[in-house]
Amino acid sequence: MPRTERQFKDIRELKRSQIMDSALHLFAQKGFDSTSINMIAKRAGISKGLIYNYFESKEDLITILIHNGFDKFFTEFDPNNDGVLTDLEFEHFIDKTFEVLKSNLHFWKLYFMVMAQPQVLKLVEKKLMELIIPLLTILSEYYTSKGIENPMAYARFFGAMIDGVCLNYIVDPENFPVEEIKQIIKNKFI
Amino acid sequence: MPRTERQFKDIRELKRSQIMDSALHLFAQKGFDSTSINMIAKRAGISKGLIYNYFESKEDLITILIHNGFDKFFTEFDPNNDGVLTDLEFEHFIDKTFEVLKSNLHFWKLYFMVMAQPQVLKLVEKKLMELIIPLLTILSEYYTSKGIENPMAYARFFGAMIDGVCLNYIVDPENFPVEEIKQIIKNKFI
Amino acid sequence: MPRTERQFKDIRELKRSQIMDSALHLFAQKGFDSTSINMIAKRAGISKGLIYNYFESKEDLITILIHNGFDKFFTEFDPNNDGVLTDLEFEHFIDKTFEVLKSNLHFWKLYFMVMAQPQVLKLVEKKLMELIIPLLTILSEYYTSKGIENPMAYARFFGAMIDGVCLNYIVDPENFPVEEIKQIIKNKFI
Amino acid sequence: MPRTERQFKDIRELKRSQIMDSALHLFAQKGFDSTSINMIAKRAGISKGLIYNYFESKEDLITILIHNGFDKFFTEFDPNNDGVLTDLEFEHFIDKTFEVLKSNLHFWKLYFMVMAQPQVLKLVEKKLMELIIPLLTILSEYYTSKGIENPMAYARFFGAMIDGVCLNYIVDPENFPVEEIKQIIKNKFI
DNA sequence: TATGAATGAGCCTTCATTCAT
DNA sequence: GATGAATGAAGGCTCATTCAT
Repeated sequence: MPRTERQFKDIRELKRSQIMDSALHLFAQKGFDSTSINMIAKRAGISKGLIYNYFESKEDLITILIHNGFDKFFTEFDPNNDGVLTDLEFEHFIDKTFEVLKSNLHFWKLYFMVMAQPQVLKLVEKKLMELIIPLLTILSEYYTSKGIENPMAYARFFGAMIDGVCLNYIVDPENFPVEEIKQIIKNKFI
Repeated sequence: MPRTERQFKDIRELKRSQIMDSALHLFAQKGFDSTSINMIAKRAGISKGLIYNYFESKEDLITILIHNGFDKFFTEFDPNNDGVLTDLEFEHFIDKTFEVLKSNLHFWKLYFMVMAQPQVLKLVEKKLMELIIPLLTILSEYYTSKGIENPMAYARFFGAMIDGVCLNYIVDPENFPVEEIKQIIKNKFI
Repeated sequence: MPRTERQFKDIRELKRSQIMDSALHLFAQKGFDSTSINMIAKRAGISKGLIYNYFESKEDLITILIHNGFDKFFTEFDPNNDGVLTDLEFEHFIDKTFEVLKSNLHFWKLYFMVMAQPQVLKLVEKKLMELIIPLLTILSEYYTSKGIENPMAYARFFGAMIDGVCLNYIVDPENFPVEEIKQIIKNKFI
Repeated sequence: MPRTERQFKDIRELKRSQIMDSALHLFAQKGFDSTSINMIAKRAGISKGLIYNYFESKEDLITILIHNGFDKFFTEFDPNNDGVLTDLEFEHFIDKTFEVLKSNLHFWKLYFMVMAQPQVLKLVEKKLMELIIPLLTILSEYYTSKGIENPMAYARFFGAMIDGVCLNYIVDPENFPVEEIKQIIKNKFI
């Protein structure tokens, strides 16, 4: 009996996600250029050629990987965007950030790889902006509501700081005192 | 008659620094793997082969570049390390950091490339640790003197935050409100 | 639909042996260093890159070529190794040696190239010893059975003499009186 | 006071022989292609460029090296070539051969490298023939005088055998029983 | 859909040789 | 005579991508 269309779709999606898992892992571990298509295929348990059945190119693959990660990340923060962050929502936002950081180490490695590699950054710059700007806007509004004079600078500063903490955590997750730092942030920024 | 020793030395120093300039620029602009030895040579106005007269390998070249940058950077912060940072010294430290950041954009791009590329990070990890640990120690002592409970976490947080600010500045120097953020940092952390 | 496993195996075996033929020919004709991978590929009618699909490196290629030749050669001399060479077996051994020499000129050129090139010798020294020692042992036993006083020296001498004859034949196969010399050897050594 | 012409000549000859020593040593140890002009210069304690003041090219250098060795070798065997080798002279010839072999290991390594490397052999083939033919002639005459039927085959065989013994000695001088073998040769061939 | 053989551009590196000084 | 900086061709090797099956 031939497979149903549904089954085909399931297989395709399974393969696709196997490839993406493999690629995410390897890119994060070894970097973009040092990871070959062959390695990704091997780790995914498929053949080299098949990857091109699911992705157009290596660049396409990393681009989709990053877009994907962004979407997952920002979806989590979909506050009922009625108006302005409350303090409670803000605290929740911070908690969530650290949660996501710890459970998606690979993706965050990729993210910083991207920020630091002009060649790769170009591929996702646009998307990154699309996502970050609303976030900065929300933060900025939060600070406005707190009566702060230069709310956008505050927002960008907050974002940068989070970046820095994530980066340091990623480079040395064993020793970076991430819990204490979360507390410090809460005390200082809420 | 051969050139005098002095002449040889001058030539070597000039060429070496031309190569390093060229390499720093290109690595920062395009990343490590995407910069070829050939491009470095062309930009330095010399032949490919000559680079190997001055550096053992491409890895050697970037390693030296980074060590160099580290040394330059940390030399600037040689406070009369008699004991503990005063508030004034701390403020000066922050000013200096931003000053150095703005005038060595290329190096700092390189620095974050390094942090984010496992393959390159390995080359300079040891040196990086050697330099960062004393810095963290000084910061930690500063926070101890302020009566803060968890000074090392504070120190690491401060370091991470600076990293994040630098990273954001580097990615988009035109629009990042670096001056305002410096003020925010001073207000919040001194 | 991918090729069957059988088809892949056939392709691989064919190509592999094409490459080895080409390499053997060229190494024997021009020497190891003077033969480029590109030349081997061209002569085999394939692309440079493909060679690395079959051999890890140029050194790997020559190593396998030599091991291969050794194995073929020594397999031919698998006398029913019950005990000691009879005179008849010894004569047969000599005949065989010359037969093999004449029909595998390329391999023997390679063999002497190896003996004379430290850099290549290192690659196959171990294997060479493994094969030669049993041969010398058999010869030594033969001479012992003949009541000769210093049988191992005799064995090594015999081996060396054969080497010399082969070497001279290889350098100038047209003019070297190999048949007459075979007779001389039989008269003198059996 | 400027150097006299004689002094200049002495310096030139000294340098030249330093270069040749260095080259002989390295070629014998590492092979022709694996020895760079730079290594030769370093070992000779001079600069790379100076070598080209004494030799036209790397090929020229090895050619001269080999011609030189040949000349030295064959000069030693200058028997008062009045007519035919006596048995005593033949024994002396054998002794001399082994003596020369043991005291000029480097040269003999070079010699076999040459025999085995077509690319290098071409450079010295002509000279080699010029020297070997008279030697073979003398040997041939010796065997003629002994009433042997096929004296030239005998002569070539003897030459080949000596080659083989030398080759084996060179590859493993520690363990090759060269003295015993000399005796075997004397017993068998005089 | 799936395979892996095949290509070829491009990379890092070496090195004989030249040449200004 | 002497130096070593400089060149550039050539080599080994990798790898994204294509394609016949």
